[in-house]
Amino acid sequence: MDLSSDIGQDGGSLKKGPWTSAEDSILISYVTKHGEGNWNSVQKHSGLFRCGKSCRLRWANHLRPNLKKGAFTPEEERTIVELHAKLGNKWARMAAQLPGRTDNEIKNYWNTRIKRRMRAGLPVYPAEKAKSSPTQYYGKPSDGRSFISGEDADCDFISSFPQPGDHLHNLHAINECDHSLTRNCLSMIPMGALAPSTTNQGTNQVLNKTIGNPFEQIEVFRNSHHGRSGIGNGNVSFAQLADGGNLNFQTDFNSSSQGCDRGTTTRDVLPGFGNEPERNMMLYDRMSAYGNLNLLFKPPVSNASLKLELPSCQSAESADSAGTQRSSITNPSPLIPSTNILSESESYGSNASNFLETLMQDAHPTEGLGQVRFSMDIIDQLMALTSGNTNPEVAALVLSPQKGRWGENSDPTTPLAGRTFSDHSEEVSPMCPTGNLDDPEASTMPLLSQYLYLPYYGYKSQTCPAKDRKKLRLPILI
DNA sequence: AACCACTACAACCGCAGATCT
DNA sequence: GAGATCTGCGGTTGTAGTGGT
Repeated sequence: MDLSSDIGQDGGSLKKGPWTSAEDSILISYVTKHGEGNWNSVQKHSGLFRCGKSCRLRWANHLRPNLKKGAFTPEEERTIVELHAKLGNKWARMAAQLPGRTDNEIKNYWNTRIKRRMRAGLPVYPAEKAKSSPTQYYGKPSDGRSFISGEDADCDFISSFPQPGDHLHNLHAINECDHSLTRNCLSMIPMGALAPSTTNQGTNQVLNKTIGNPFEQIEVFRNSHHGRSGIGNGNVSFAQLADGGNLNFQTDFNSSSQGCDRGTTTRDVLPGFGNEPERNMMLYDRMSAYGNLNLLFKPPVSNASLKLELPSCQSAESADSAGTQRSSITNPSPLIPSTNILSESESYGSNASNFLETLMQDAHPTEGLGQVRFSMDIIDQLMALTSGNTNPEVAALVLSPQKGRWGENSDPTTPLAGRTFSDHSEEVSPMCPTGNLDDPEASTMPLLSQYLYLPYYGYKSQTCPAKDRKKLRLPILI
């Protein structure tokens, strides 16, 4: 105990550290007499040498009536898991649904639980949560926003990734509340990109055979003040701005799904990934670190969503005659030396797993950023490239499939124009047909079912009229 | 008994939104 | 309307307790 922090011994400054029973008694007495609130006056009038914040915290977490002490019951644990899946790290909101429990308690429980499960190589969410049928996510959401129910909104959506033999999987999750989903999904992108692909024709080749179109695009929508309008109507896209070049990332769903223990599907496809604590740890770390995006990004109020379209069935265009995926990795950024952009063969070679890391490190040579920062930082750079967004807001990440190679058979500036809809034109989801996430009505409008919309954290919001937003698009190869 | 690693929990800090003056 | 203050939230840190060696 730091004696200097004891009451009165440090010249009248406020005490820190553990509370004594005497202090508790004073605080209880004061609150009983004056009620909660006006915490700063507690210190002034009660004789406590504690700041108002400390008093409030002590009262809220330990002294107030009806607090439930002791370990969480199994029922409470289940509730926490479900709430976390639904709300993300919204401890206060979770606490509101757990009578007698405090946000701090829940937060501590969750953090220790995650650590424990990580150490054990277990998924953060119970495995039984990840065995639902993907089809449960289809259909019109009851609230007009989300396809994923709270109960199922954790890793279940990941379990819905393409299954062997599936023709097309379309997921929709439009729910600004499902932040944990967002983080997980976002984490999946670089995780997958960073996943080892043992050979040029390794992982992805297998996936091509079993899952489908390996090509996807990521589209990043951000605010701008340059009078750009919505998707597909001539927005300046990242690819456009980068001298027509494209940045293609390689990823695979197998590794992505590992992070959430999607079950046996991809393990069956790719044996050997099934039970690797270290690998899972790495993935969890990344996922967890993605959670820190909370600090940097907040969910846009209305139109932020991430649109992720899963690969449809593989087309002949997605691989060459040798079965090797073709990609075009073109350096879009003057900040990223072209020489550091892996060549196509490199991207599928043993270095593929480090592609994004390399890219990111090159982009941030002095910051030593972890790969988990990739998304945002790269986006920031890309936005800088796209000329001068003073108040960018990441509104959405969009994954969408391409039958052909990005930039070859599609128009990178118009995601809808370049998209192959014909195969699934009958699969019309009730939401957002335009794909224009900036459209305030988009969330209530139908969209093509190839998309998976997920919420995304916008930049510390400098709100920008939808009409002024423009998009960035990062094609990603799956 | 001493040391260490780990866990669980309490408390603090910085930030941001709300409210007050 | 602007600045000050209050309040709440979420992330982080510090520490006591526990178990293993």
